[in-house]
Amino acid sequence: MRNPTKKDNVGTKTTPCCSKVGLKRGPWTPEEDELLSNYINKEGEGRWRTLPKRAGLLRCGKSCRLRWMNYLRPSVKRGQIAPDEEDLILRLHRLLGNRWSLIAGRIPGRTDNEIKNYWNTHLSKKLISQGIDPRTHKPLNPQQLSPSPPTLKPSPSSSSSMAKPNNPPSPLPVHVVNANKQNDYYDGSNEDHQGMIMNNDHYQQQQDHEDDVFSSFLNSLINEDDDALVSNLGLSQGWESTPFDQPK
DNA sequence: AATCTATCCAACCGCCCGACA
DNA sequence: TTGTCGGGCGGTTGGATAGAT
Repeated sequence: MRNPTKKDNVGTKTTPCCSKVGLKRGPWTPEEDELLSNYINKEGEGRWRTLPKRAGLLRCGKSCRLRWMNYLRPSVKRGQIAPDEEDLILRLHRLLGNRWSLIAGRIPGRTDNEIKNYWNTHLSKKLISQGIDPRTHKPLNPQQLSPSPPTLKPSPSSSSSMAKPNNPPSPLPVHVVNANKQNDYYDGSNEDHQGMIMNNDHYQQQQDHEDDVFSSFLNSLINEDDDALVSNLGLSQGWESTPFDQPK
């Protein structure tokens, strides 16, 4: 879990949305789904906190947003995770750690919640059974040589250190590294980056540049071993735009 | 058939962050 | 500078279901 911060000690602010008084919880009914879908199709997404009232729902805004994002949104893909998708999740997780929304942003039609669940119920166990630490993607037993499991198939990018489970991840753009401070994927092994101090004047330029670099990097990661993956995942169109490029 | 156990995943929770007044 | 709001994130929970005994 996240380390406590000073702000955490101030106390939890309770917003109207979070108030549980008189609000329904638990599984959504088809009627509620229809109300929410109809409203969003008509009025669009946003202003989640006041949306339930406007849509005639006795739900909190967060619940509505979650239901829409993870289930009702037309672009959400249902059904089993394909082997190609699984392979992509593994590779992205090796790079990004538990940044589920970033990973989901790279897998069209899949939500962060779905990927997170799939990871926790399938992939982490799979890696453990292969003797790989699901958090670090390194062998659980350092003495043990990684038997190059099928899901971590060495790709042409094996030329990069990233594809070698025994090696630390390749340096990532600084802001990505910093973003990972919140979880412990980079558990102190990136002290060089964490200790980096950047001149403010240069920071924005550098960050813009790094967004491009990182985006290209992820794209190359995904495109590296077979075009089929790209086409199977339907990534050929609009694939160049990244979670960083798109307004949230 | 009944009970127990394991697994899955939708939903919730608490928190953080950026924008804005 | 400070407080509030809206949106989003990752971690966790708990009900439903499947499989085992």
